[in-house]
Amino acid sequence: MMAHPAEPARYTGSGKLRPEEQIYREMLGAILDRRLEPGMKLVEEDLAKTFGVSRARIRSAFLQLAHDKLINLVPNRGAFIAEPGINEAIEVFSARRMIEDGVVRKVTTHMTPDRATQIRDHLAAEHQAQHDGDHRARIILSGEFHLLLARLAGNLVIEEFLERLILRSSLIIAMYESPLPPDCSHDEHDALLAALTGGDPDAAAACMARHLDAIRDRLQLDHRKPGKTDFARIFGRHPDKAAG
Amino acid sequence: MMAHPAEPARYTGSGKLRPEEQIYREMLGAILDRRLEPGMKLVEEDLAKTFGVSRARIRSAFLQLAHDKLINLVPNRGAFIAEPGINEAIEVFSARRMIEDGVVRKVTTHMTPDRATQIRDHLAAEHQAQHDGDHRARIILSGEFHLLLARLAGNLVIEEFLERLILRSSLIIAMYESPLPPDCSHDEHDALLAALTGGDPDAAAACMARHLDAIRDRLQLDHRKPGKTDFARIFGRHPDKAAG
DNA sequence: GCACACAAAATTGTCAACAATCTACTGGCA
DNA sequence: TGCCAGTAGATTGTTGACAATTTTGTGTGC
Repeated sequence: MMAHPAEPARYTGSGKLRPEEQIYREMLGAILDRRLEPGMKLVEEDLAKTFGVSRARIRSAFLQLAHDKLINLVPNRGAFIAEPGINEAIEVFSARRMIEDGVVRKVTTHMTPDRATQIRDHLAAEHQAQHDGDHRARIILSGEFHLLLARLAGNLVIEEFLERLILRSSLIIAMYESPLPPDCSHDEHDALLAALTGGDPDAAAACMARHLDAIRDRLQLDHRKPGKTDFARIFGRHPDKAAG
Repeated sequence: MMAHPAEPARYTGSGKLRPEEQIYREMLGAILDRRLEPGMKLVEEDLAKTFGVSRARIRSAFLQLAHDKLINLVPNRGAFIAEPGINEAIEVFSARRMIEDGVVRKVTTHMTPDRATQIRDHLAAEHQAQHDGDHRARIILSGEFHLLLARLAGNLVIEEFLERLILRSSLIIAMYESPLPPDCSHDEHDALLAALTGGDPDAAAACMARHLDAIRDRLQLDHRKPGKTDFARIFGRHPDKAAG
């Protein structure tokens, strides 16, 4: 009769627990890798056959992805990979600035040797990926750096929100990144570590603000990468304002 | 062949568009009014019969509520009204401090006469509710005040997140509010208006921080209101550490 | 009397068929 | 030819029945 909330059993392991979680992750990876391109339609039955599951499972995964704003669910029309516009991109990074400002302040004022080590270990992994030329790992680790800080801030609410925001950022970056990314993110992360352990919250917050602005400014928000199905851009025409 | 994202058709009107949205709102209201008490189990079929819809609809509403952290979805066990603990309460208000700090700064620096009027109009409604002794309207309007500020900050990402956070806050307040709430929230909102139009972002941010801390401190986090089904508290015993 | 195993009931999870909707195509008409 | 209505196909939305699981109830042995 008493409610036992218990934990929602969210095994994040790569194992085969919860098929729909597995599907969610596969699709997530495909979207962030641009194997599924922005605007592309996702047909339920095709995916169901591909993954060997029922349509209901696909639908459930859609709900999660839509919740993360990685796909658009249009009633009676279906699911489409999200196409965040310039405005949305700016708002996402603006939101991150607001939130991560508070995060770095908290982390800075509550820094401990153990936490500093955690950050340093993570940076080492980032450098390794950079050295190996592993582009995908670099992007993932780069996002997880920010997530680590949120975790260190000790606020689960913020952590969960930032996790979603980072996914959205990843899609935006995938859409708008410049062809030859200098991607000095790891350098900026180094600078952040210095600021975080420096003990000055204002300085750390400023450093994070600069970092996020830098990521945003490295984007080419007026030149989104054309996808294979993006005929409008491929042929240099816009379907709306088309003219001989 | 091209995707038309379109809008997700979120009619917020009280009409009968989208039955599951209607059900979501009904349950939401019941939870925040404590007609559905924290810890209470929600049986799908009972609700389905009550609302005259299929179980699937109820299930869909559950998903939204779980997403807002207003209910817990436990696999194979069912749905339970959330029981945010002390820790969670603190984290929610801490998160709001971080976010609304940025919000009020942005609103302050971009204040216009029109926006000030919008805020003033809202405060008038709050005072009216206070005068009428309409407790429910006061709580709702009090939350919407913060949401208005988020909207004025012009960031949809933040706005949506804060909306959910305010719902969570409402549940927490319903659980832990002191029996005789002085609830001078509207006075504090008056002070906020002054700070927001004062042009000093730091002052406005400090004012908001004080306000949120005050809300939190008015809670009796060590004395949650017992529900009808909360036997542990009713009988002054804890099921875990039970002893003759 | 208590603990355990077993059975019955209640509840949630899943799926596959059917209905509703949208898209693409065909053919007729001006 | 170009436009529009009507139709066939493809896709999404919904439901009800069935399977799996948990909870409750019962009885037996110690």
